[in-house]
Amino acid sequence: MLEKNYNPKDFEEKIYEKWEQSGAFKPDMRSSSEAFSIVIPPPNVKGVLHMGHALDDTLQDILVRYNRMLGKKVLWQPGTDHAGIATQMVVERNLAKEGITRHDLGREKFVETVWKWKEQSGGTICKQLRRLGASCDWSRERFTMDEGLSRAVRKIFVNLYKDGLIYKAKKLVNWDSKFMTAVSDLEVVQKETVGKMYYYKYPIEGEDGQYIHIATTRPETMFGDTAVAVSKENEKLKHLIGKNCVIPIINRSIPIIADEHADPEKGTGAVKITPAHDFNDFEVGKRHNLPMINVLNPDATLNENTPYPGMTTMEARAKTIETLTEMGLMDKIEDHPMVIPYGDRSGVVIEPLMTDQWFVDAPTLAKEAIRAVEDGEMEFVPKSYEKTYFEWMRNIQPWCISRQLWWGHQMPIWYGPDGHIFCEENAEEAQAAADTFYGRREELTRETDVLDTWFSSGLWAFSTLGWPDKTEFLDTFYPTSVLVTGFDIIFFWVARMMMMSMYMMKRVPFRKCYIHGLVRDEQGRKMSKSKGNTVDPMETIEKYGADALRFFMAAMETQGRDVNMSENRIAGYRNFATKLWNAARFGEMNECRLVEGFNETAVKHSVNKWIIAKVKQTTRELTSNLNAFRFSDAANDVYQFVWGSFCDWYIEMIKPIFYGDNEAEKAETRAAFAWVLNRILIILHPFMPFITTELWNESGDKRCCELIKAPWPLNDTVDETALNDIDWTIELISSVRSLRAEMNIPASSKLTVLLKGANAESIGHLESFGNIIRSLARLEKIEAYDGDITSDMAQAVFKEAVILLPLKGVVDFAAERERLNKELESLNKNLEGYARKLGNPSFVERAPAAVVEEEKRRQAEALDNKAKVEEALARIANF
RNA sequence: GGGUGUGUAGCUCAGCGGGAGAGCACUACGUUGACAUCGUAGGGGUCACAAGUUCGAUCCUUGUCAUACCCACCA
Repeated sequence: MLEKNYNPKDFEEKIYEKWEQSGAFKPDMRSSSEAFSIVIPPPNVKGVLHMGHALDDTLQDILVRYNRMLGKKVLWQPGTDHAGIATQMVVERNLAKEGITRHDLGREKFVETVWKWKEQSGGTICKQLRRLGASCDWSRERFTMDEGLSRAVRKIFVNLYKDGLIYKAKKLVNWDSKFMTAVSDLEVVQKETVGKMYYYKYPIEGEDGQYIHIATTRPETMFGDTAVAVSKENEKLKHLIGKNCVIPIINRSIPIIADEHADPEKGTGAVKITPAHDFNDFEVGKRHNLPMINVLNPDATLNENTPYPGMTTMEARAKTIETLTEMGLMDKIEDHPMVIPYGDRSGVVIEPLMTDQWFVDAPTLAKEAIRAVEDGEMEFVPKSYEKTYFEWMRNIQPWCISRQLWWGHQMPIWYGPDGHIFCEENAEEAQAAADTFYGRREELTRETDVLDTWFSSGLWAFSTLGWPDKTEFLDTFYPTSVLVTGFDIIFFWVARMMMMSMYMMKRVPFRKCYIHGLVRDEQGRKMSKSKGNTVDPMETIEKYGADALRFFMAAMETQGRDVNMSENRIAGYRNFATKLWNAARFGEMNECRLVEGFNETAVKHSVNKWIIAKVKQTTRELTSNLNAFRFSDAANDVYQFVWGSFCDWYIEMIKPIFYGDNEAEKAETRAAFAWVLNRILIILHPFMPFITTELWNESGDKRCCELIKAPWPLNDTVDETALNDIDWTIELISSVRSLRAEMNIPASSKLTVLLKGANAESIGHLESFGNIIRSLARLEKIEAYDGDITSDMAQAVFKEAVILLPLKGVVDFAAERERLNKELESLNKNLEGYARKLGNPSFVERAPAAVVEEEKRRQAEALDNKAKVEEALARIANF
């Protein structure tokens, strides 16, 4: 027996445990059916589930469960990411509470601490995914730093290196002075700020009283200047080209050079060149072979090359300005809106810094990654994201992959005493290579840098399946079927996976890439901890159940649009689950049980025929929507059917059968009800796996895991006639109800209704469905009528006929008149439209015949109705 | 500066070259034995604006305005 109330907390967790224990999420490797696979975008191992995951993983779970029911061999590969900087940051912060830095511990101890900490608290998010209902094969859970994946990282690194696609270079890189590491371009966020523009002047060498005026936002970098550039086109300043000027304070002489980088329109037209601290200046420096002088320490304080070693940039800036002012060299200081780069994790200003770093030759790898999308080997859904992808891939820069961190994959690079590089998969092989190279045993030292987190994530699609080993899973499930992820990591992850996979596997990592938006708050603002507008999915699940949250995500997911959180709406979907729960209870109370051998195509009663046709129609639409990743349409298909058709109409319509005494009809209806409910459980299961399973178990002592692989109904044929019959009845009932309400007739009073002018078909319907109509429209009697329309009858036009409602006693003629006039008004408005259209010769000539016919039919119908309404008005004119 | 979205009911949003939709909110009424986490009925929109294409535009094109995001750069 089902509980009186739907209470998801009673069963959701229990059901999940059973699923997992039974191995229901594991693919059946013996089966010969088609494979379907998804790799989960690995959440940070330290992370907790947020609404973004809830959306992403719900969509994946829907696809996974749906495909499992289609009979495919399905793998949803789970796992977590070591998230280099983010994790190291958290652990360092914890250590800081005890007053310890990572340097106190040393590298080895620190990494050990992170591992320990990962073991302790790393499982949270996976538990939460289970709570959401994610049907991952947890027996295959992977971690980007586990042994197998680390081996994959080393192997592909060595391959890339030996192919010349990974190289070391001294370049200007984005330097994060908090973590003291290089970061990639993508990890830098630009923020608008109002800063200052400082105008001052450098004396021209050998020409007393002559100056060159420059403007800069960063005066403290002047100690690293190695030139001042002026445009050749600059009429006012070009005479200075070739002369030297002197950097004040340090009195170093630098050349004034000609370079197009100096825009005569900007600043003073002369620009100081600091190649070691500015990306543009770096390029200028290369063009002119200028020296590069680094003026910063790794922690972004000034170094020995400046007069202010140890000062922060801000302190040094103030000091520099003060000194320049004292020297009489300052021109002016202006407010200046500017964009400043910050580290997206650290939040500190990113300094361009000259350092030795390792790079992946992304421009080369991008070629195949671009081609694969151009050739349709991988498709974006929605397709428009292709553009974003191409745009970025075609302008891609070398990818800086080295990080001066401790938590991550240490690069498989060893240096000989002379600095020679040996890149091998492990120390032994490196040593062997060195032995051969030097002809004697030399001590090697390993590169201390680790790899960018996204390097190992880039391998995720094949490393998790066992690569570099040749495994059955790799054979079966690679390339994966679809990747589901947010647009925010197209560059970080999707692009890198494409490059790495095309390079190593020569095949795409996934055939499709479904991109969804962000989950925002109710007002459409981005959720963030600092704004305090985050909603914890676990709390939502606690309150409304996982099924309600999942259904919400599916129903709100329309392609190319963000999802706005709405607690109201989630409550609404909880109500939907309640509705279904109660419908199932109704079935239970009326002894509706699945009947073995029940042939749904052989039912006799129109209402049963109708609901069966309806559920088949719904299934067909739902299937096509799921195949096209139209999640909201798919969700609405089931929602509309369950609430709008099954509960609102079918259940109400079969009540007279259940409370009547036709046993044959009763038996058929019980079986049909059970069959349809069963069908609902199947098609709703991908969206609401918990309640469907709970009801499935109740409705026939099924085993818990059977529903997971219940065959998805395909190839249904829909009985259109059955649809039409009951649709007629529904319309009639609605019209009567409407008429009653408009005439202010109390619901409790049972009336007689007459149908005048009904054709044979309608009269047939009246006979067949009289019971249902009386029951649902609260009537004593409804019958065809041939007599006159008298003044005490309220009337409403219904198709070819008129519904007559004889009102005994006081008739509210004012209300009646008002209602009829309203109807007349609307008819006249429509008629005007039809007349205008049909009166237009080019419409009749050029519009498709079917459209014209339809227009004529509507016109005729409206005219007919108008006549009826006018008659009615005339009849009551004198009352 | 380059690019991509979005402007439809009070709110959040579907839809789409031929009769304006859903959920929530709102109003009225609550009759039956699944459900008040409910039922029935109802009100409410120049589909941002302008021009164009078309027999016909909420839908296609162009422009304008508003708004959101992405990329690049700003001495």
